[in-house]
Amino acid sequence: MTVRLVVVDDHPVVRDGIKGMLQADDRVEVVGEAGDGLEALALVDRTDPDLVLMDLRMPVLDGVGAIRRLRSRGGARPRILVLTTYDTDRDIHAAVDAGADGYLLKASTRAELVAAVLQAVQGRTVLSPEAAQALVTRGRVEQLTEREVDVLRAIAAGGTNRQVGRQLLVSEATVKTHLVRLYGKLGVRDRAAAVRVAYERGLLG
Amino acid sequence: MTVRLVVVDDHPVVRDGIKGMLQADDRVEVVGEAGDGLEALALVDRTDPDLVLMDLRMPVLDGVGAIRRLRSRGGARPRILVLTTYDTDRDIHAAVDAGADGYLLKASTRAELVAAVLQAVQGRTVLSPEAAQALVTRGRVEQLTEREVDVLRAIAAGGTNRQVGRQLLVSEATVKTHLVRLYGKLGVRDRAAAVRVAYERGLLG
DNA sequence: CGGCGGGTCATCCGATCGGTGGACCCAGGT
DNA sequence: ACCTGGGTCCACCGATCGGATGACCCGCCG
Repeated sequence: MTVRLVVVDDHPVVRDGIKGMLQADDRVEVVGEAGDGLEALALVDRTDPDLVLMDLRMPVLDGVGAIRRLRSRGGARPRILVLTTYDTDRDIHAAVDAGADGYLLKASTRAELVAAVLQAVQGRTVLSPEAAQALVTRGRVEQLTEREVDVLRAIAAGGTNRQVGRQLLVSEATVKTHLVRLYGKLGVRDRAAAVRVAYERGLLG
Repeated sequence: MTVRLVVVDDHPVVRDGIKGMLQADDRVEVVGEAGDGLEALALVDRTDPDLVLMDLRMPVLDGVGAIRRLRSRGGARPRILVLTTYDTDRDIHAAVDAGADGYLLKASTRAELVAAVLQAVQGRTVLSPEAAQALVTRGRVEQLTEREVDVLRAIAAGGTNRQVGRQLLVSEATVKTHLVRLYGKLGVRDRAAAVRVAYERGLLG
């Protein structure tokens, strides 16, 4: 059940960095790399990967163009995650319009990268603008606060908001506040996904 | 962050079996074993483990007695999980009364065993009567069907029932049916807890 | 001192969930 | 031939969730 993916970026250094981060996790396997959009298309044909990590600015055929070409095909389509340097990059929107399943900042940590890949493969759009924003504004912004982890843990144990509130000695309203905040940080929209992301990132178990 | 534990059972074969299952996981380390309650007490003194896996029927000093003696001490107390053959064993209740943190069936799978150990160390009481019941009623009753796993995975990815239905090409009603069933099997009442249990047992990630 | 982040609480509302009770079909085992 | 288990589907309902918004308090930092 390893995720087979290809890395597309015109900078070998970046490709190596990404590969290094991913290869350390045995749930992910890098099965190829390409230096521009056209190479990417051929590579996808050849390797039939589960997912493509694609840079936007590339010679010959840029990311958006490559994504469009990949999407316009029939047959099995790999998931596509865009690699960007800044989330202010407005090409991102064009990429998402073209059919990307989400985007990643090159400054992502290994754990974030792996989590994003795993999520994308399961059909989730990863790294919402807010989450990416949080990653950029970094410091430890994407880190959950102690209280948020408390809430998350209690939710994972199957408590309703009300029960969690009683357990943590706060009101249900407070629990909900913590939840919406941690949803934003984790890039999810519901408790089940939050629990999953928490496990993927090692925040719990 | 490995869990240091000792195995207490009067049958060397059982001890070996347990050890074998646990040693395969690098989050767990078996730091000692004992053949009866008194040996166990000395062993705990010597090794200061995080957790004790304790059989009940043993010569010299039985499990309940040993648990009682362990609990009546000051200082750092290891977690204690009782090992039983049947969950109908009524000594279980005495053991829990004496201070055990949960109990395990010797028929547990490796994944269940590891999950239980990890949970217990985190302060959770593991294997509720219902869960154990499910394990005993076995056959493969506690096993999720392929379809249920599909649903669970999609739910973990953050999908609503409707979205999951679309993804799996079935109706929302079907998704709900699978959910209620897998809730029953996992001993939970909502999707968030289901995702957690799935991770704890290694069904997902 | 003023701002900011973390924690707390509240209200409103539509969307979704979980529970219940059936129902049908098909494959495999008895 | 019968039955069981897995998969699929339906309807109805109260409970709960998630989203949006606004507010107060406290401690830390510049």
